[in-house]
Amino acid sequence: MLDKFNELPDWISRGLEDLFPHNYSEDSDQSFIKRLELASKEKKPLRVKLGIDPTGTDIHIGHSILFRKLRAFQDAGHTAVLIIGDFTARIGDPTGKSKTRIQLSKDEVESNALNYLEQLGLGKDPKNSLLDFTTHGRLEIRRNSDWLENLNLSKVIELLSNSTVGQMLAKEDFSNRYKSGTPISLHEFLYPLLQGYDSVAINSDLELGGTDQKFNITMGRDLQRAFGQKPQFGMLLPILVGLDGTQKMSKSLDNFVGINEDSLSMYSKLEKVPDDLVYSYLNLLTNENLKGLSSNPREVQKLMALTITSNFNGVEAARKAQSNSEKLVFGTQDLLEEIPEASVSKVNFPAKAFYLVSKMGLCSSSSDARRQILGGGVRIDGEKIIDPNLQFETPDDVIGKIIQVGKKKFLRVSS
RNA sequence: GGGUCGGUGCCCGAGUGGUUAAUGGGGGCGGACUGUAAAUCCGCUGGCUACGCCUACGUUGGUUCAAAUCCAACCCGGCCCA
Repeated sequence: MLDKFNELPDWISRGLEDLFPHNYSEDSDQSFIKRLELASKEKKPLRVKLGIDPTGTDIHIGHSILFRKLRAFQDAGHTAVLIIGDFTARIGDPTGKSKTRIQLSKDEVESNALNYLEQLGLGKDPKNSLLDFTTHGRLEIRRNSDWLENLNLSKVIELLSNSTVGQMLAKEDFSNRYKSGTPISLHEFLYPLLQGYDSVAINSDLELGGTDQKFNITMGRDLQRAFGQKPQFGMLLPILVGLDGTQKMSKSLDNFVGINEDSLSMYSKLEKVPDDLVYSYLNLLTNENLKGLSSNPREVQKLMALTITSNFNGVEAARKAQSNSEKLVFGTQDLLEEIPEASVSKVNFPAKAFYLVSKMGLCSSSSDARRQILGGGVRIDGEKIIDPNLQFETPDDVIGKIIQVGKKKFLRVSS
């Protein structure tokens, strides 16, 4: 991608957006390649920090860019230090936020954290998971409440003295909010300092983060220096653009692909990302060779969707998803190899069509179902239905049939 | 703490006593088209097994036959002052 990372091995430089400091000197504090050499000479693996704030419950493929890189370091013999920001999650990272984040309770944070770890591969074979949880010495999981919970005020003041209001306001997110008059709570200023202090607490050699993390990672360097440690390197990876093609992928914008989505839903989302995203998805989320790709954009798009889907769900499931997706689009869903089934047990009969469709979970409300039917978006066994009040007297009238809303949502009714 | 302006449906934003789930835009969803898409065109966009019934314009009360629109208190935010 960028020539300036040429001297780095491909597993490091692929998809890399920035690495700092990045000099060509012989100094292992300035040149990452020298630092790597030193590590292997001393047989002392690097401590590679990646922090996650357990705020949501689902990891999406945008996050996976960072984990893939972290995994690459694990596979090269280094130690991944995964920091669960169970304390900082309760403050909320102001990065990229246009408003103050809602603070979470301790219990919410804890259950989110567990959920994250499972999605990352806790208890799974490393071959099929994002991170290697099993190989000895390759993973350390730390919770930052361990050292942040009991920070006393004098320590906090010491931390605060490392930064200035000017620095904080220079940070893009804060300055935007400040200029536009959106409130900034004082505690949000603490976030970058606490994240930086994490680096001190775990003695980090390298921190991974999205490009929006430059400020926070730099803060870690400053603090490590202040506490007499070797400052860490910072490695920035791009923020994945979401399915809408413009904004960053995020759950709240609903433009994401979750890593534990079923293969069909993952594939069908990916196969229709805007054309100009396809290359970056391939670059950041797969190991495909980017040279010699087909000149047909649709073919490349399918390759991308197939490859990513198989990364998370296995090759076979991905193939099946691809063929199913094609059948769906051409309206031949009755040829599908697998159709999700859903029980009518929650439905009370006699049932009108709109009620049935809503109760089966295909629409968000019965009013919505009514609208979808009126709008011509609902089919039963391939037949378009037009009357929302069409009545089914008994479960037997619908069991075994395929109900479809739009092109993507469908299921077979079971008892 | 004082002054002042403001809080409307997913978001932005009209409306300022009286058919009305509340103009318009964005987004989203559905339909047509297509390389699945994108662009374009059309429809929909509070809830409820519904030709009716609920709940909605920061919160709570009040004035009215009638309020998102008037009044009061409270909560939250911007700006200015301290």
